Amino acid sequence: MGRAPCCDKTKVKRGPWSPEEDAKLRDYIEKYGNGGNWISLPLKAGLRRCGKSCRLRWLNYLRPNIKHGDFSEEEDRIIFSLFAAIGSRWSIIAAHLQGRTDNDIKNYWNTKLRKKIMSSSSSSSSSHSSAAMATPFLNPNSHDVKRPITPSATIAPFSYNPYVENSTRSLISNINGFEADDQQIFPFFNPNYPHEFSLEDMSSSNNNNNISGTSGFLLNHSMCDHYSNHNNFSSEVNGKRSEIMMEQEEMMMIDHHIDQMTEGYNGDFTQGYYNNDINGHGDLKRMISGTGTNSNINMGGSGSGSGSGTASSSRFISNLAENKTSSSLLQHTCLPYFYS
DNA sequence: AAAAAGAGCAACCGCGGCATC
DNA sequence: AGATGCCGCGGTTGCTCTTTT
Repeated sequence: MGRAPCCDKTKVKRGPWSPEEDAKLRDYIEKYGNGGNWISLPLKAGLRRCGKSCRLRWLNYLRPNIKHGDFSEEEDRIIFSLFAAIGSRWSIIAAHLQGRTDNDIKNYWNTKLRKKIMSSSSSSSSSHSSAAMATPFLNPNSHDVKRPITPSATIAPFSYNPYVENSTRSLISNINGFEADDQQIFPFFNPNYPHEFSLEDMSSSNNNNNISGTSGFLLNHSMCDHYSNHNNFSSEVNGKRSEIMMEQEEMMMIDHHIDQMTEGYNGDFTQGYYNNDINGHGDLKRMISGTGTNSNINMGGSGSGSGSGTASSSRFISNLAENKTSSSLLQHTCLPYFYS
């Protein structure tokens, strides 16, 4: 047999909550919590409400530290980037914004942010502003979706990476009709680019978003920067330089993956190889970054504007990735996550 | 000034996943 | 193992306030 019915909907009050009801609910939960059962709570709290209604009221309005009011530019960017990466998973998006509820974000997106982006995109269709870059996710007919096509002579099949081969298109296509060629999505995995990330020491320089190095591969993790600037990743091997422009959707997928991949890791990988792990508090995310900041993901090589990272960090990352090279870490560990 | 339209947002609805019986 | 109920989530509704005509 199952449990008792939730409530008799004909006997509960519906509609807006009164201050008195709010006070009752708040007082009860602050004293006793919800007891792990919202259904039985209203009776105990002396409320003629459905348990679901109580839960909603508490979570969306009465809960401590709820933030109401205007969203900041930074919050806009976070919402937008996560929406583009994972869609309307409002609860997940809310988890990235302290004090905001899923309902709040959902309403904000539906009433303001979407319009804001749409209106901006129509006035700057060719720029890389955040608004313009939003277009592909909002307008399936957009012609801005695809990156400039890489010269075909340099493109090799992704036969070494079944995930890219089989799943990229379907994944991307799920984002509001976005269509793209596999080879246009992750060109930085193209073996014909000089990006066979070695584990050698290297010198590097870092100018804001334009990150360059030799043999290394570093993704700037600051979405804020991604939106306001071109994402220009370059690598130099044997004096030959290749620059790759990363589209926003690529960055967001990687960004999202890193968050997912590192969730719950609590320092098992602290080996003292990394600035931020020296004290034994590193997590996988920081370990991957190997830079002492969370804003950079160092997937190989070394050197960044953060001034840390060493060749050994690359080796260690590689060891963690089951002895794959650092580029393989991204290929075989990050990508499958998205394509599963 | 009043009516209509639009915007904002709290609350409700219904579904899927999971837990319980 | 199957039935039932709870929880959490995303989508939708409808009320209220604001803006436009």
